[in-house]
Amino acid sequence: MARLPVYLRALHNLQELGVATVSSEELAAAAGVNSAKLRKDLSHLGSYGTRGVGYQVEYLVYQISRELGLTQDWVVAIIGVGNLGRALSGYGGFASRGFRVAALLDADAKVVGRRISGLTVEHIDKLETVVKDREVSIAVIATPAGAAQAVCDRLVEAGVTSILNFAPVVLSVPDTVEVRKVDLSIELQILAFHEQRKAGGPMGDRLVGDYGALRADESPESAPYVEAVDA
Amino acid sequence: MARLPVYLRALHNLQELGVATVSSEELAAAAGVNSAKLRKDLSHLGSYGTRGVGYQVEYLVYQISRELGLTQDWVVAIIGVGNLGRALSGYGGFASRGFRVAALLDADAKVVGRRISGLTVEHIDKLETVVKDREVSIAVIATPAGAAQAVCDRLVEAGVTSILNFAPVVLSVPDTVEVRKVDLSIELQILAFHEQRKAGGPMGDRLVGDYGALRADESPESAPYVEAVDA
DNA sequence: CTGACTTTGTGCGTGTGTTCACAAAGGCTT
DNA sequence: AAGCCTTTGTGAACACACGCACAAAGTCAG
Repeated sequence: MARLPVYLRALHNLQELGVATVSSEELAAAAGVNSAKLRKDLSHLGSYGTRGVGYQVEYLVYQISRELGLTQDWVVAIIGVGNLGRALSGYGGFASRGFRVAALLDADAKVVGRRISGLTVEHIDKLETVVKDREVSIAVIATPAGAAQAVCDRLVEAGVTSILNFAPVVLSVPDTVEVRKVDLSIELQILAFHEQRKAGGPMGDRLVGDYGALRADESPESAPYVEAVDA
Repeated sequence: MARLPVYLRALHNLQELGVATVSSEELAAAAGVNSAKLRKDLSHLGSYGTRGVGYQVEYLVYQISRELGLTQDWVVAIIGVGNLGRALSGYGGFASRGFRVAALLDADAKVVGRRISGLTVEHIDKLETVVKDREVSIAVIATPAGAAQAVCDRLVEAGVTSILNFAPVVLSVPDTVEVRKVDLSIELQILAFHEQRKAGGPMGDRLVGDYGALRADESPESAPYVEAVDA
């Protein structure tokens, strides 16, 4: 379940506030979900609350952490040290949750050798060696779109089975490999969609800008598609 | 529909390759979805293909762009100029799709006044002025978690109705406001979950680490929850 | 002009996720 | 010890998204 991490975060917050016990209603509110859904998720996971009281915060934190595999450390490699890669390498939310960034790789000779967030950037040629020697299990792809699939293939070949992809391409992988995708411009486009809806749908009239002529083969000058994750 | 941007990207790629016509089968493969789903999405959107031939790429690009509101420009403000905010401000994928970053705001006096990606960082105090004067419609929150809700409230108050939130908190907003959330550590946690599954479930035995003692009120030392989007 | 072939658009069965609502279960007060 | 009150866990209705499979529609060759 993709909601477990959200519950966990809410529980951690409660823990900091010194709360020992929480009802499904309260926790659901903090996590922004329906309370019945939360209870079902939690029961589905095997944890038990106490009727009439609620859930013990410590206990739940432990259970969810274990379910998510956060009781062990995961070794992460970041491929592509552009703006995004650098931001990720310095992101505090990783280390604090059991994710250890063990390598930064890049193809650009100008950044190889630089130290970033306590790590030295290594050349992409060493990908296979690094993955195997340091037992990398999760890789983060933060390369330009053009390089992503090739990098992905090498990662898979080297034995990586979980990939977090920031490049704006659909990666193809064997189905033994799990890929999650984060696409910043897609998020904005979805927002733009809703924003436009509020302003009265796609210009109200479906025929605005009558596109009939185009179907008869007069191509409009379309802005070329610029592919770039980061500089 | 959240898949439209993906289709659009695939179509742009085809356009660059000089492809004029595409079948639902091909486009679906490029977008990584089922062809029936793609056809249903497209029909639901009102666009028409030609039976026996497929879809005209130019036409579809135009239709989807219009549906998503990409035929107009959207003004974006980025709040919080840490590592992540800087990476976002330099992200090429925004400008190329009609998103214009018009302001960078931060509370830290040390970064206010610096020029980043062609923009001067302004103080968060000017939030209301900036939003109104430059007609910001979409805001990106890249602040530390602690500041996010306060910033969000001010944005909503100033009239912003679409927010992209990178801070690891559940923002509460009136339901006239659309919020999308991108949480990097949650993505990794989901990967870790699947990774662990492959390795044989949560340590196989549900009783490993027997937590019974804890229910009798002996708190284990739990790692404090560190909140930090970026440095 | 006719017929064979290709591809769209969609009706329908299926499965999954969400929510309501309530009985069972435990604590707390008197 | 008994009953009231709170809260969990879950059965059942609902909604929705998915994908198959096919008829309708259009192209193209002869």
